[in-house]
Amino acid sequence: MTATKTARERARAELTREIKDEARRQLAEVGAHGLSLRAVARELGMVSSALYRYFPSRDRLLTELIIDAYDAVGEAAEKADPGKGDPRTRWHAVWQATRAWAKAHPHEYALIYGSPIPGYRAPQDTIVPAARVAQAMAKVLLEADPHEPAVTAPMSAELRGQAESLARALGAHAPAEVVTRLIGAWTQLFGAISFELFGQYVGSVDPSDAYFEHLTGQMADFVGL
Amino acid sequence: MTATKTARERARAELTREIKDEARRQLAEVGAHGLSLRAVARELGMVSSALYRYFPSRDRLLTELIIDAYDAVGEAAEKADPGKGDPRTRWHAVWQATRAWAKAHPHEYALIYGSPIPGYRAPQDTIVPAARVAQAMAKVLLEADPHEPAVTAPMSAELRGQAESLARALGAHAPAEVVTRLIGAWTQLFGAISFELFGQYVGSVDPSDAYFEHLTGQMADFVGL
DNA sequence: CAGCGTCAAGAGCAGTGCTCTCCATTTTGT
DNA sequence: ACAAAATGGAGAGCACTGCTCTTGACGCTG
Repeated sequence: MTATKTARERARAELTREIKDEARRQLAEVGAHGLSLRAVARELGMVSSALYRYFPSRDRLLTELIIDAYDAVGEAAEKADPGKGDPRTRWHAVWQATRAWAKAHPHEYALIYGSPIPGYRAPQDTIVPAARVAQAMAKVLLEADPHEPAVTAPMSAELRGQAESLARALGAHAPAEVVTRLIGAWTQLFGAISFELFGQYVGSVDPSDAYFEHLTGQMADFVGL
Repeated sequence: MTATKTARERARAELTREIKDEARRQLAEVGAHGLSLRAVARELGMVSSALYRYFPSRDRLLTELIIDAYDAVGEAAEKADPGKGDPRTRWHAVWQATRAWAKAHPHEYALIYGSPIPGYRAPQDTIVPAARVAQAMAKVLLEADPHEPAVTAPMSAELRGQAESLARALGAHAPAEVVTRLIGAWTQLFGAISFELFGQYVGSVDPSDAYFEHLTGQMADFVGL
């Protein structure tokens, strides 16, 4: 009830945090595939079974780490946006920050944008934090009232409906053409980061800094910035 | 020596194929994470240790499956291209075929375009078959002599060099601007498929057929088709 | 202070990848 | 044609995993 919890609750909260921290540390070393509950417990000086008082399963621990990772990359993107000034500069900042976070936390990135690890679950808890980067991009774009793209292909009624309901969800009424292009840019951002981190650019654009830079500008054009 | 191998060699080749087939079958059911050598051996009526006469490790088996998957999706893309006719129609066919293969073999797709599973290896054997889809796209584009994009951002010397050497590798001399846009389209294709298969589009563009259709056309514009 | 809920610990189960030894069979060289 | 060499299957076994269940101790609360 009150702000000061019982000793037990505080201990529990702290241990939960320590477990996640240690798991994150091991994740960075051995990847999601090699994350072992027993090893985490061992490192914390406890027995593996005790860990199940805090996380009912290994998958659940991973899910928590997934949510945290979405929030971390989302926060990185949001903080990078100065919030005012030249829209293209802001766009650039968001893209660079997202890529920088991914390169600094490759295993956490793989956890959220790689293949879904457990039994194909995309837990409901993840869809809100997962949208933060996209929302940061949308904020930059919509505050700059983009010009309509020169060439606009016809759009099916179904897609137009999806785009409009998505615009409503973002709390801004933007033309469907702009929304779909934003989705394209969002896809492109993570597609390029994934390709870079997962080794698909090896042999073509490697290192990828110059290309990513170029791509950032191209996609700013694409969305009408 | 001769075309007819010894009985042992034929048996070995056949068993190797059977092992891969069974592994692929299990892959489709339980995913890469759950693929078990013992289960494969069990299903084939042999003992797990015998399997190691054919594949030195689980990772090596997975690598073979990865190469096969690259070839399969590459072949799907190549076969979809009629080889002549309207370039945008050809472009469309390649994109649709690639997506269709991915949706039909989600676990195999995750194997090659998801997070690298083992210890971060991108085995050298994979980079040639990995390029087949990109090459199919390049073929369509370069045979249609695309018009230079209207707006061309300046390009760093490093990127221009990468693009030109890549054009050489493709056996065609295309302007660097076209090559970088092709890389963008290639990235976008697999970025969108990954987002769809890995659940990132849930809540925004889901189902994704209409959007993918739209995107295909947008990216055809993007590369100058 | 008694009783209830919480939690660490340990043993144990079923499963994994992988190695090693042993043996039968097949291939090969003389 | 026969012995030597290679191959490949079977089985036992190691070290590890996620997870469950029971036991006993501790802290919180009525």
